Amino acid sequence: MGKQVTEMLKGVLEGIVLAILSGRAAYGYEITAWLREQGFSDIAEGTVYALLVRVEQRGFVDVEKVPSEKGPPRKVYSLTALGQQQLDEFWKTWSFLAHRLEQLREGGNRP
Amino acid sequence: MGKQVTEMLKGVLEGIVLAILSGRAAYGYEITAWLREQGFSDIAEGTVYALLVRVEQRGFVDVEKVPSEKGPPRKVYSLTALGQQQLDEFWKTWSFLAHRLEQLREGGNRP
DNA sequence: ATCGCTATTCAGCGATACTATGTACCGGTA
DNA sequence: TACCGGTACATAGTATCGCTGAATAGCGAT
Repeated sequence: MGKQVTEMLKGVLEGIVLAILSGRAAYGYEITAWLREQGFSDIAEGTVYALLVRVEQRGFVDVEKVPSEKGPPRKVYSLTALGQQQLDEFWKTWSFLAHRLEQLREGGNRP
Repeated sequence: MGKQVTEMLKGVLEGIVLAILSGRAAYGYEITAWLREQGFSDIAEGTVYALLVRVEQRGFVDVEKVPSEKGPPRKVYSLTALGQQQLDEFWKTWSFLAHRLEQLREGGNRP
């Protein structure tokens, strides 16, 4: 996918995952697979799991262990109220950035 | 400004600076001041200077020392052809990301 | 029993931005 | 003269985040 996306994902991937979880609960493997389908072609598995650990520690998600038919038990994550709040913050920050970038692209008010 | 923006700027700030320089040449202090006016309220000076060194080393910008009326000489940066190419790549990557995020925000096709 | 798919975990690395300074040049004022 | 504030650049150390690469483990099918 290229290093450029990798760097740009920093701070954004967390928001993406929270947004996914605001739709419905999901587990790591599932999230990774979906992201790949969406064009984030080579997001490393380890990345998503590490991210989920981080957001869990911050209280943005709850975890429930659910036995799987095929393989080890899944850790199903769901968004907490705090997580929803964080997601709202994320969208605000994203909007700010996206708006600035859009202006810049259109050549508007450069120095 | 908050840590969230800080993380989101990773990989984006370089593109922003290149975009600024595609408008016209500029020097570090000036760029920092302009960014702050634009709402990136607490971008550290050191950050911009370090970034400019990086993009110079990669050949994205040329430098010219220009004496200043008030203070030490300015290092005026201008975009090279390679830098323009990098900027184009940046916009492509940004568009991809922005599009995905927009879909996600609208609740479209979640897993 | 071995392969392949599912599913999670972890140590070490690289890139980027921030913090917190330090250096240096200039004009104005006491 | 001596000092201060604004201009301008530089850098060492820190933190965060995502990637690499590998390990662990359960299950069904060949």
